Formats: sequence, structure tokens, C-alpha cells
Amino acid sequence: MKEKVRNEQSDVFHICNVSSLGFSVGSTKLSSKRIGIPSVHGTMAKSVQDQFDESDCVCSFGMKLTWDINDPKLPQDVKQFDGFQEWTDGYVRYIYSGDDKNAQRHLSGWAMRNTNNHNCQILKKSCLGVVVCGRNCTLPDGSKLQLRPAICDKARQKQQKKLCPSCNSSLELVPCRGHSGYPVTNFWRLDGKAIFFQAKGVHDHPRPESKSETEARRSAVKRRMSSPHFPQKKRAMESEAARYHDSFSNIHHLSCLEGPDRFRIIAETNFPIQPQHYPSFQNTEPYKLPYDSSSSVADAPSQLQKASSHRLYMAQTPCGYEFTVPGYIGSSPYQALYKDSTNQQTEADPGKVCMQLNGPQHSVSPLNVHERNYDVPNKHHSWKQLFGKGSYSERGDYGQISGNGNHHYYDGEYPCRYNGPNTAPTPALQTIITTTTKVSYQPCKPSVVKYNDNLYDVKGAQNCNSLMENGSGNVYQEIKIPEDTGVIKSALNYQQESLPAKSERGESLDSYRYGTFTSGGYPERLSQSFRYDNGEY
DNA sequence: CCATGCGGGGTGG
DNA sequence: CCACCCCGCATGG
Repeated sequence: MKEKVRNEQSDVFHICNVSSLGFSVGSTKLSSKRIGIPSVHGTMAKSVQDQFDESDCVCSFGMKLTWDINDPKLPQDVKQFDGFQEWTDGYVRYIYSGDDKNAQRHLSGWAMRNTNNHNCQILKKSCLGVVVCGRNCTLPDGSKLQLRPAICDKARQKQQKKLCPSCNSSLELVPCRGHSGYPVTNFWRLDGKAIFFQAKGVHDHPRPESKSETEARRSAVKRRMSSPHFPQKKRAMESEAARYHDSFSNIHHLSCLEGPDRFRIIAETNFPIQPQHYPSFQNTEPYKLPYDSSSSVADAPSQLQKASSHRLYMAQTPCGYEFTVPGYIGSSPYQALYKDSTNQQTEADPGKVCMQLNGPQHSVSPLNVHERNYDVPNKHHSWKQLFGKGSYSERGDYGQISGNGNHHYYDGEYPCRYNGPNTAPTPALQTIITTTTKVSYQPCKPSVVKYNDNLYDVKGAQNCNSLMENGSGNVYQEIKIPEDTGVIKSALNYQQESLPAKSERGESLDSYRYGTFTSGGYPERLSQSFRYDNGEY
């Protein structure tokens, strides 16, 4: 019954909320469908905002405000937007401008697939993880293979049948289980002129190639294949590595063009991190400055790559990102990774200025603890991203990185997911967030509000915080503080306190170092990864 | 070919 | 009821 209707109707139908659709999103339907809820109080939002401005929170604008993707009413009249974050990780929230193309496209560096949450106003996407070599072989350049899982189910199956370009063993899809055992989820909601983004879960696997990288590589491969020199696919495969690199270079070129915004690359080093700032937990994401800020971009030299590569391997290698290696302690994982490289990246965004606690996510990670042991995620990103088409790539991470390291959080505590078997389970967190999807209101009907996750935000924001209510309260009429609260707390504590102390750390390390890992059975994957895909072949 | 979205359905807590 | 997952369908690049 509904089906038929869906396409056309949807627009109408769902429109209930639509108050504004103002912008066109990448996908038309989307825009129409998911719109925001009726806007009600513009006013309030404002006040809130003002408050925030004043405060010097270190978090992203989105994090400053207390809102949840499921709230019937999201902050209105948002004047300040966060810069697009390509590699969000952890429980973070951003508010992007409706004009941000990357946001309109609901892009992410992670391979996210659409998930039906039966809520037309909120687009939910879940992480597919990363495709790695079943033998965890090391690529010629010392990195590890970390392909971007195909979003399309069919394509993904095909992809998994391919062999590792380097050692010919079969490829393995490492699923994401960063959100209470489920894949990390990203939620997108268009409301008024803003695009609200909320992520739940901490990726427990290395980063795959970004979309732009993958695309670039593909096109490069195609070209090659078509060229007389490489008539056969096989050849192509063999030469993969080389290509892989090439493609990047190509990308590089491309990217540079986009606007200034795009890039904001910074050396991580630059970021100072202020430990204290981390408010609480989540938020942390750095926010990028509003668009206006222009970025400084630099183009990063590709050299980075090289440098970076080495480092990571074992010893340090933290798990991919997140974790900390002992040695590295002070620095955030990313940093560690990138450090040398200099490049880094993109990730670090000057703009961000803020830090994230989580370094985002990282901090959180412990929670996840899943089993695998991978390591380094992408050092490559950095450069890759930089160059990436740019469009979205660039910005992405900045924030996250910024956190860099220093924070106590990082220090060792975080296990990477891969690591060990255990490590702390941290159930609490997980639990918490899970809620996400609950939308209080259903597709078109506004109704109850839930406030779940906000709590933590608040905390994080501390200063920033709560504001909403205070001020006016109105915005959210009913706020419920669900269970989360408790949870949140725990989570927080966990992070703050427990992390450091955990004994696990040691274990984790080992595990990751040695490859222990648990469940996944994924052997350790140390080092960085290289990623290339075979997809092409 | 595939990335993306939509949404019906089924499942398990 | 909620959250998740799977699957097919459609659109668009």
C-alpha cells in the first residue's frame, strides 16, 4: 500500500513537517522528505546561541547546543555552522549549513550504508567497516590494505571475492561494531537551513579509503586498464600498489581546487591540546570553524605519506586510530600516526581549534572494545584526504585529530578495539547511545521528545551546556532524561577515570601488538594500512 | 556499475 | 515498541 505512494507522495506526505525545505539536497527526495520538523521557535534558539557564543566552549558548534537528532524540535536559526567532518568518530553532533554539499550528500569517509529506520525525517546510515587482507599482509610500502567496502550489497559481495592485490589471499570484511556491538550509525536530518548530523558509536576498525580516494583510484585504474599497456586486468592487479599511489597523486591535483574551505590542513602538531578542555566526553569534536573561516590549507606535500608510513607499525601502532600506544601516549593516536608525517592532515584542522575530547572518539573507544586488533588506520588519510577530491575529504577529520593527543585520555588507555580481547567492555556507553534511533517522533508526527543523549553533551559542554533549557526551556518542551543519564555518567567516568587506570591497557597493547585479538579472529593488523582496492579489477 | 535512498518485512529484546 | 538487519526497487551519476 504505501509503496506506491512512496515516491511521489512522500513529499507530500511527509511534509508535515516540512516546514522549510529550503535547500535542495543532493537527493531530491531526501530533501523533501526529511525535513525538519516544524519550526517553532526561532527565538529560543537564538538565545541559546548567544549564550554559547560567549562561552568558550571548545567543542563544535553542534556540540555546544544540546540537541538530539530525535528531538522534535531542533535548534532553530542556527547561525553558526560546523565545517564538514569527513571522519567523524565517537558520539558527536554537528550542525552543517544546508549549503554544504558534503553534508547534503550525507558523505562520510567511512563506508556508510543507508539503514532503514522507518523515519523519513532522519536518514540513518550504518558503517560497513573495512575490507582488509585475510592474511593481514603488509603491502610493499609497509602499510596494510584497507579497502572501502562497497556500499551496494552486490558490489560488496563481489568485492569480497577478490583477492588481495599484494598476497593474493582472500579479502576479509571487518565489520564495524562500534556501537554496542552494532555498526556505528550516522544520522542526518535537514531542518530549516541546517543539516543536523549525529553519530553514535566509535569505529572499532581502521579507516577505509575515503570515498574520494576510492573513486579516484577507480578512475585511475580504469584509465590504465584501458590503456594499451595494461590490457589485462591481472596486470592491473599486480601493479596495484603502484596505481594506488598514482591515484592519489591524481587526486591530489583535483582537490586543490575546491575552495578554500576545504582544506584546512594542519599539522597536528600545531594543535595544542589542552587537556582540560575536554569537557566531558563526547563532544569533543573539534569544530571547524565556520565556513567562513578560510582555511589555510596547505597543500600538503605528498611526501607525507612516506614518512608516516613507517612509523606506525607495530610498536606504535596503535590501533588504528584510537588507541594508544604506550609509547605514544601523549599523543593521540592520530598524531602518532601522522606525526611524522607531517602531513597529516587534514585531520587536524586548525580551524578546529577545539579539541575534542574524544579526540573524539578515541576517548570513547574503550568502550567498544571489540576484538580486533588492527592498527593503524590510516595514516594515509592524511595525505590522501588532503588531496582527495576534495570535496569532502578535506575537512573531515580535522576535528578529530585535533584532539590529539595529549590528552590524558589517550594515554594508553584506549584500547583499540582491535586489541584485545577485552579490554574493557564498557557497556555503559554503548548502551547509552544506542538509543539513537528511537525517534520519538515518528515520521511526521511530532510528539514526544526524548532527550537522551543530550546529557552527555551537556556535560561535555559544561559551560556551554545546558543551556537550552535554562534559557528558555522552551525549545524542548518536554525533556526526558532517560536512562541515559545514568549511563552517560558512567560513561564519562569511565573515560575520565577508568581509562587511564585500566589494567587492560597493558593487555591491550599486547594484544594489539601481538596480534591477539579476539573475536574477530583478525590477526593483528599492524601497521598502517595501505589501502587499495581491487575493486577495480 | 554502483552509490544512495526508500521502505516493506522479519527478528529479537 | 524499539532497534536492527535484509532485501528489492528506483534514481542518478
